[in-house]
Amino acid sequence: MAIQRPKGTQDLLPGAVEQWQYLEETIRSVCREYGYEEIRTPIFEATELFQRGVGQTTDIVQKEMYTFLDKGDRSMTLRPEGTASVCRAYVENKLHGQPQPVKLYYMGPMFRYERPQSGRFRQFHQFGVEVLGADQPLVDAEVISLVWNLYQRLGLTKLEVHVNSVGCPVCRAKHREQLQEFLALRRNELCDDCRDRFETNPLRILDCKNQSCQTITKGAPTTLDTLCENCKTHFEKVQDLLEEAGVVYRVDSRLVRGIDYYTKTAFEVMVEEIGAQSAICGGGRYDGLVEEIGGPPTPGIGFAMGIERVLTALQVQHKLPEGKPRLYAMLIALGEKAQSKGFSLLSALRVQGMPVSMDLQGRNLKAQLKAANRQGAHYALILGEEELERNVVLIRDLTLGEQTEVPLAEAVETLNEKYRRGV
RNA sequence: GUGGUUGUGGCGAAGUGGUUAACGCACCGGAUUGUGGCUCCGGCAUUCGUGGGUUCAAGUCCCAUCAUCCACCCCA
Repeated sequence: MAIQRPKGTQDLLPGAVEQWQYLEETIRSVCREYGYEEIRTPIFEATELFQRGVGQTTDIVQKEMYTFLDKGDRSMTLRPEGTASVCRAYVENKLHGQPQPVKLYYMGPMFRYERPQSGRFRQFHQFGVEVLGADQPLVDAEVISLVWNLYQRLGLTKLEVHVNSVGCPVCRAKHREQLQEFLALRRNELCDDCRDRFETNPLRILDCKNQSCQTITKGAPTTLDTLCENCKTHFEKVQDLLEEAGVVYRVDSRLVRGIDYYTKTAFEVMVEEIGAQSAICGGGRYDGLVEEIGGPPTPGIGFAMGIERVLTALQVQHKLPEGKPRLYAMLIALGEKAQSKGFSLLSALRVQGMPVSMDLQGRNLKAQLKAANRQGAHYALILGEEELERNVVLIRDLTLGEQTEVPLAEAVETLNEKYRRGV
């Protein structure tokens, strides 16, 4: 049996790649406009980075990492997300010595050992942004507005931006306590999953999809109820600024993020229509993370966006540009001599920046014309024995079905002139 | 990790126990010697994910296995 690609991975064939490039280019230009610079970190890191950064108790660390021992017996892990690496790089390269804040973005593959489903892969791709070294609400708002504007630029509609504050470690502990207290009496009525969550992550019970759990949690204290003064004013300011920026959002006090490092602002963007995994972007503030992985106390905020999910959203909303690159001209050479002569004509045209091609299999005239037509070539340049003898080439306009004869020596100039005029 | 779905040529898709496995698209070739897009003609699965089993007979039934897709969980 032939070898197949690993479960949960994809081959991106021509046709799909153009769509990726379009998305990537749009992302890059928005980042440029916001003053963010790209960072590229290794695709694998010391396992400990993620254990400490993402959090020992998270599903990601407990059951989803691609971890292996290298030949020197070091435990390595294929990165499951990007934030920990960026923070590590910030510390390791002493970026705290540069003017703060440092505004970075990254794009690339991430790896998580999960059961694939729609919108979920084992190798998937994220675009993410991280701002290190500033704790002002203005930063939170800028980051969210970047996401918003990117989606506007792409033409996405029916977006839901959810914003919440999970507070600092102090308010969070307080909330957890109050929530457990609230739920304690009706603990046995919760669904199986939620009974587990009661201990591990009671916050998650708040956004359980189970109908009965939802009624039980009605009136439960939310993270917003227990915010300290500082966190509260921070969150209010963020909201004011989002209004300023024209971001359409909704406060969702039940929004919970699944990674340990989040503090204060948390947000998520969802689109229906792309299946159960509807979050196309998730992020928030993580003021304790840099210190957690051994750096100086440094506030940070960022988000990650699933490229595959954004692409399917664009697909279902028909917002992807049409676009296979078209050939300008196809050289049709008949016979070996014509092939060599034509080959040199081709390179002369390519130097001018024209997308041109030729048959590489020595097929007959008819087959070559057919191929030229299929590839959407505007012109066919016919060069056979007869033309060769007379030192000319036929320029056939495939849309009009007309052809003219020009001296070989003038072919480049003639075509270049047409190409510049866009005909 | 749990539950369900599907698995026939490059793609889409008939076929629900009985001789040589429809059809469409794509692809390749041809319709007077060197002119495409339309049309016509021809070619293109010794084989039905894989391995077993039942049967006189299996793509069609049974078991196993692999893969796929979807959902839960979790996340982007």
